[in-house]
Order: sequence, then structure tokens, then C-alpha cells
Amino acid sequence: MKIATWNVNSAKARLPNITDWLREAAPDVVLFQEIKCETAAFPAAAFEDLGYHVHAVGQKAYNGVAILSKMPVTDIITRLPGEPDDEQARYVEGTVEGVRIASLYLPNGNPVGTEKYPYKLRWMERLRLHAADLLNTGQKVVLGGDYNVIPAAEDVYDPVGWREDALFRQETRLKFQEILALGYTEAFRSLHPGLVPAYSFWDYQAGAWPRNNGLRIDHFLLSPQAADSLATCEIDKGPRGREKASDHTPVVLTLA
DNA sequence: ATGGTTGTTGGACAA
Repeated sequence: MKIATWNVNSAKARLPNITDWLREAAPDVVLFQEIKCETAAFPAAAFEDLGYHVHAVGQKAYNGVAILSKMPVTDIITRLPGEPDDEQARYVEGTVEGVRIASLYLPNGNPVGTEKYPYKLRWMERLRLHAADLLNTGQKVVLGGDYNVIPAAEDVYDPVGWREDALFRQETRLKFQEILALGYTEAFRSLHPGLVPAYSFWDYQAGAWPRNNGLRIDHFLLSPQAADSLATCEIDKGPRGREKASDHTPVVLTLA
């Protein structure tokens, strides 16, 4: 099973860029973040034409996630448990051929010092609790998405300059490690220790892409059962270099 | 050089 995660930074503005890549990469399951539209406005037909079942969870203007799958998706949930009043569209999860798969868009958290950062940390704690529940089911679990977390200094072009950023400060990294400590494997780094730089995001500003000033913030976390069947995990830089590119590029994993 | 980009939206916010 080939699974991709991609923060597309608007599904509608990116549609030709996305469909071109889906045709060539042909993933079985695709996890989108930042679709940036309401559920009803998501361009589902363009993906259905490529053979996908489409399950989008959107809101006006911001956020929004989706799962596309060539196989049927069952038992879908559309919110991360823990804060019933949180209406931000950042989580969708379902089962594909016995694998529990989530598309998540973890809050950015900047600027630190505003309400945005405690919201990020609360969201990470909710994810930790839910990830623990998922582990207890004993099934294969794949949690993919834009985590807005730089796991280590080797995953950012300027670790000193980013030291106090919400994506990299120690409190953020420790919370991420707490989730891993439950028993999850971060797929890319587990297969490619020491492969640097390996980025999944480059800002639109200041020539970040041509200078390769990037961040690795899009990740797959795998339960032990899923990690046992992990075959490959790669970052596909192709779409980032094309017309009308998202600032993120896809990360692709295969389970044997 | 007091900037630089993009999307949603229709001024300002988010990233």
C-alpha cells in the first residue's frame, strides 16, 4: 500500500499541480492538509475521476484535511477527540484494508506568546492521548500529516535562527518525542538515519527553495504493527519545483 | 535596499 501525505496549501489553487502528481505517483491513499475550503467546495470530482474515494473535512478559508483512497474507507472520524468546542478542521481518520490512517494538520503555534502556542501544545497532548488509544487496538496505525514540528536540528537549515520558533523550540520537540515514546516510529528518519538535508517545506519568501533553506515538518508516525511492514519512505521534491507549487512537497511511504 | 510570497478574501490574517 502506497500512502502519501501532502500539505497542498489550497486544493483549488493547486488542482492541476496536484492531479499531475497523482497521475504519475499513483498513490493508493493520499492525505491532504490545508485544503483551505469548505467541505462542499472541495474539488472532489477531479479526484474521483482519478479513481479515488474522497473524504474531505473543510472549513472556510483556513485549514482543512482530506483522505483520498482507491480502496473504500470505513469508520471515519472528523475531529481529534479531547476538545469538543474546537471547530478547526485539522483531523480526519479512517480504515483502509485494515490499516487505521489519519490525515492531521497540527497547529503552527506561532507567534509563541499568543494563544496560538498553548493551543498547539494542547492539540499535541490530545494527539498523544488518541495515539495511545489507537496503539491499544493492536492494528496497523499510520498517522500522516503536517506536524509543524522540526524533530531535530538536522531537519532545519538554520537551527540557531529557529531555536525559539514554535516549530522547533524544545517544548515542542519534547512533546513530539512523548508521542514517539508511546511506541511510534517516525518513518522517514527510521529508514534514512543521517540523510541530511531532507526537507519537506520551503518558504515562498527570500529564495528559500533555490537556496534549499527548508524544514522537515511533514511526517508519518507508525504503530509497531505498521512499522513492521514499512518498506520505503521518500520525499518527492518534484511538485515543489513546478508552476503554482505548494510550499510543501509530498512524503510517500509504502507498506509491504 | 527597513524588503521578501502566497491564498483567501475583499482588509487582514495565516503560514
